[in-house]
Amino acid sequence: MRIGQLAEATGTTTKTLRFYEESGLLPPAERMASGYRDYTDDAVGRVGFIHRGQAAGLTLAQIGQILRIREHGQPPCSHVRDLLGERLRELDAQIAELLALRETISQLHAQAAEPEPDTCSADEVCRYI
Amino acid sequence: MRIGQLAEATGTTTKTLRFYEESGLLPPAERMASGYRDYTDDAVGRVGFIHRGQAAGLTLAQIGQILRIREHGQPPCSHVRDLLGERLRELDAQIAELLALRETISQLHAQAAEPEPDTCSADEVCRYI
DNA sequence: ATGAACCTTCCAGTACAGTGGAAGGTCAAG
DNA sequence: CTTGACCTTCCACTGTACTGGAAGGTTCAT
Repeated sequence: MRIGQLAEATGTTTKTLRFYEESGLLPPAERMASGYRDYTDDAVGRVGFIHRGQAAGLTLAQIGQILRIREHGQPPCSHVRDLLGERLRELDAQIAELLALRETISQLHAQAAEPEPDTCSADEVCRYI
Repeated sequence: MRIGQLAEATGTTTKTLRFYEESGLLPPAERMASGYRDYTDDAVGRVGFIHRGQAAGLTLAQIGQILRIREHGQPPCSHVRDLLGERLRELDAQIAELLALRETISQLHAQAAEPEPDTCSADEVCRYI
């Protein structure tokens, strides 16, 4: 399977696949006589795993960690568990932060909804911020 | 006031202040005979405004827009109102996305909390993702 | 034999908000 | 007079996940 076919099968681009190889997420592909990359079918699963990892909010670096553990023959389960737990805590913090920010901005926005003030003092940039 | 003093007064670094100047967020400072930047007191307020804008989740580019409108003598109020409204919509979308992601990851994590499976099929990377 | 579609490598750039460091100039204290 | 703290410019780099393009090689159909 050539790189364009793998790209189509996984819904990505050839650029991205080469980038994944360079980043160590995909093992260097075998080459045909022509020099073209020659992928086996399980590359599809591997790319699918990368996409599912991304959908779970993991970074490519974290996905690469899991993949490398797997390559060393160990089941990465407990590592995955840890990563997911960590990601969950990050998400909670991030959501809390955004909710607080939403509150702040919502108030600023409500104030700014008042009619244009005829006095906007020159020594401040904008009274709403 | 030299750049180091302004940096201290505003809780930032000289590097960042020069970067703001280069980005058009701060007007080019007057220079002393030595070539050192010489800031007036209102620079403190201006940097404060930049920081408040950032705290409101605006990008430096957006803050720069407001600042430039202000410089043209117009009150930026209605523009600020629009920006805040836009930011509010973005935030709502972002929060909704993160909550959905949290749901997904929470489920994956719960599955991964089960004891290490003794069969982890070799043709998949990790059953949890 | 020629054109299209595919592949190769390499270099560079995107957005964002800075940060790091080198090489050199200025100023006040000791 | 020298030391140290401060300032100047300029260039390059950080992290993230790609994306764009140039210059050239391969394969297949016409």
